[in-house]
Amino acid sequence: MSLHEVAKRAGVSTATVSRTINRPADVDPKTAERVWKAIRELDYLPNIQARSLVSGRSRILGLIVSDITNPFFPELLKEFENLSIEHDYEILVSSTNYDAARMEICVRRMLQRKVEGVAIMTSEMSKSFIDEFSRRNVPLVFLDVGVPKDRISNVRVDYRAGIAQAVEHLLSLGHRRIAFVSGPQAVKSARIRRSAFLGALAKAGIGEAERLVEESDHTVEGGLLAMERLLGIARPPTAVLASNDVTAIGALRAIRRSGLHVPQDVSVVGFDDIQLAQYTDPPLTTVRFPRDEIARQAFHALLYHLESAPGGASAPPPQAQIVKTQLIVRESTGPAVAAYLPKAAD
Amino acid sequence: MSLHEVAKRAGVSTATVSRTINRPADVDPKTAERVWKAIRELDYLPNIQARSLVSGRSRILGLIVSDITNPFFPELLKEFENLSIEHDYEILVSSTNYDAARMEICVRRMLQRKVEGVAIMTSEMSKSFIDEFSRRNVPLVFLDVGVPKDRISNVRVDYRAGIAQAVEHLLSLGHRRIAFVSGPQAVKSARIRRSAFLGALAKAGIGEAERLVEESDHTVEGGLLAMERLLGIARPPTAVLASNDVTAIGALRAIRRSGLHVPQDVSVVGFDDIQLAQYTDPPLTTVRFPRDEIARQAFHALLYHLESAPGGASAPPPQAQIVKTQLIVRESTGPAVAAYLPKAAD
DNA sequence: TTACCACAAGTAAACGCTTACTTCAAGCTT
DNA sequence: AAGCTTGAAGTAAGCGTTTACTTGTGGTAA
Repeated sequence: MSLHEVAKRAGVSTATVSRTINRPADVDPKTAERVWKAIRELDYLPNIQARSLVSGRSRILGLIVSDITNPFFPELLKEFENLSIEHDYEILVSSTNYDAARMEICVRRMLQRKVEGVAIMTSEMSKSFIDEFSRRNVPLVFLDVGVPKDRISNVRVDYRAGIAQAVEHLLSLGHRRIAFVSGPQAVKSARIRRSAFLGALAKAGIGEAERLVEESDHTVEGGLLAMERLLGIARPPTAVLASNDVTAIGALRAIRRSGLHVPQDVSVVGFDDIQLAQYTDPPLTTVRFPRDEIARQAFHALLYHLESAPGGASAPPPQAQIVKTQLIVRESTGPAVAAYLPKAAD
Repeated sequence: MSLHEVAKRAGVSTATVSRTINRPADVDPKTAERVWKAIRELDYLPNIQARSLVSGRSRILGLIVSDITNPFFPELLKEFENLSIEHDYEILVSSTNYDAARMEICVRRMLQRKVEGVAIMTSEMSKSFIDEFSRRNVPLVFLDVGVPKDRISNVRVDYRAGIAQAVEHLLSLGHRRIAFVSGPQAVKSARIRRSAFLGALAKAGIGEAERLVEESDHTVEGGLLAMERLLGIARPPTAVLASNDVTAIGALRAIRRSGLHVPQDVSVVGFDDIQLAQYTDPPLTTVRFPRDEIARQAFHALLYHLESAPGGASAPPPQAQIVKTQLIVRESTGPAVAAYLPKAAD
């Protein structure tokens, strides 16, 4: 169970056992053979905690998300886990549930467990907590928020490209009255998406009066409510772009409830391309948010700081490429038949 | 950063600092005050690894799932995390991806990190890995598989009740030709669901010839394929019960593709009640699988072994109640209009 | 043959904590 | 006033590893 027992059984010292495991070249093959035999017989597994204590490296990474239940995150986590296994790290996941007290708990727990780096994939993280990591020299990687500094990197997502594509798609279908259901504006990525939308519309020469924005909160319920508000206004939009898929699902539902049809009466575009976007009714046209790519970049950003630390400038700088989003056209968008415009027969 | 520095700054020994933190009653309030001041000034956090090393308790629990991307698991994880925070444990999550090699990696990683207990919420776990935990006295809790033993408990889900309700629901709608799209029969819970279905049908006096079962694999694609097969047979079913929601979503899709309508032509019932079941088209009638309750019971089953270990019979035995499933009727089920029966006009 | 080297293995300190045991001083008992 | 008890703090061992340093052996060069 411990090095000592293996050592005793193999008739060597603990140092030799340790070496057989960690630096085989330094030990005589005959001896190594005996040691391995003992290891097998006792089925010994090294105690990583003890190892961490002396090496000063926990080989633990943190992953903070806002809510693991949000379908966006599990895929991120999955890829993150794959990479962790590959590089022999362990990972600690925490949901902040958008709650400050809970965030503090997350941070403290990770710090106590001596995480070597943390991927903060949520933007609701107050500065003081971030400082707490920085003060302890824990490398951090963010998703779209904050400026890269000393030990802080940033995976940037190019929302603009995807949103511009989506807007163009709608324009080309004849839509002129396009609404945006935004996420909570306290969230930076939500602000960016909103401004990307506005920018794309402006660029297309759509007047300000036509740029409808309804604020929501990235939940199904919120999307539903926002869409109901949009359907209640004087001249409702013929197309709506949602700040995320979950919101779009809510919008879909509101539209269905009001007796209208997608895409015949109003087109809907989501954002994220969560797994289930393809199983909504109708399958959702959306902007793909490459979660695995994000996980990969976040992981490697951390890895850069961890593996290249002692030697110096061994690895290339963590030149975070911008991750591109991309429009996926499914069936929730169609030509603007202008249900609300005067019809021939009327 | 370490106890020593705090001790030095407070002008006491490390033992006193340790006591101030862990057994305040044993230290003079005046001294304690000085120590706390030093702790604050250095903002010291105890190193849990070191603490674990001496106490022999890691306060880490493992959670093994088959695929975190399966919408069933994040909710489980979420509740599990809440409980872990409350009881001051850390949790290590792993997806096995239904792959034996990966499973072995999961097990080994957890063992090395010295987990004190593991919730195995997937049934694809070969005996040898389980033994590996047992041999090291790690309490285990399973979901529906295996017999409770020494340190092994089992959260039981009463599939039968939910499935019986679902079958009765369909029967009461006039359906007589009801199919079941099963999960992989290598999975015990899938076998149970299948047999519960068969049992319910038999009890209702439906002849064996009418008991259609198509095996699938709990994926959307699998559900789609299975449903296509069912639609291709001589007398297709008028209702189908799927072994899980994801499969049901696939079935829905197959039905839509074939030009038929739900529930007009065929009724569909899922199993699990994943979050998105309510947003399918039409919203899915399904059997609710109480994930948070399962998480709670699993957690407490482990806790029982961990907290009551030294003292003896302090806590009550881990009398795992059976978790009940329950039918949720939405819009994917309707009367059997018998699209395939001879019609008046023909 | 002797001095030197390489290699293999052992010794022991250190990582950051907890805790049994020891020390010390002050307050009681009789 | 001598002996006890009690409370508070210090000392040091030990948890399971790794690793710098030391020791010992045999081989090679001279």
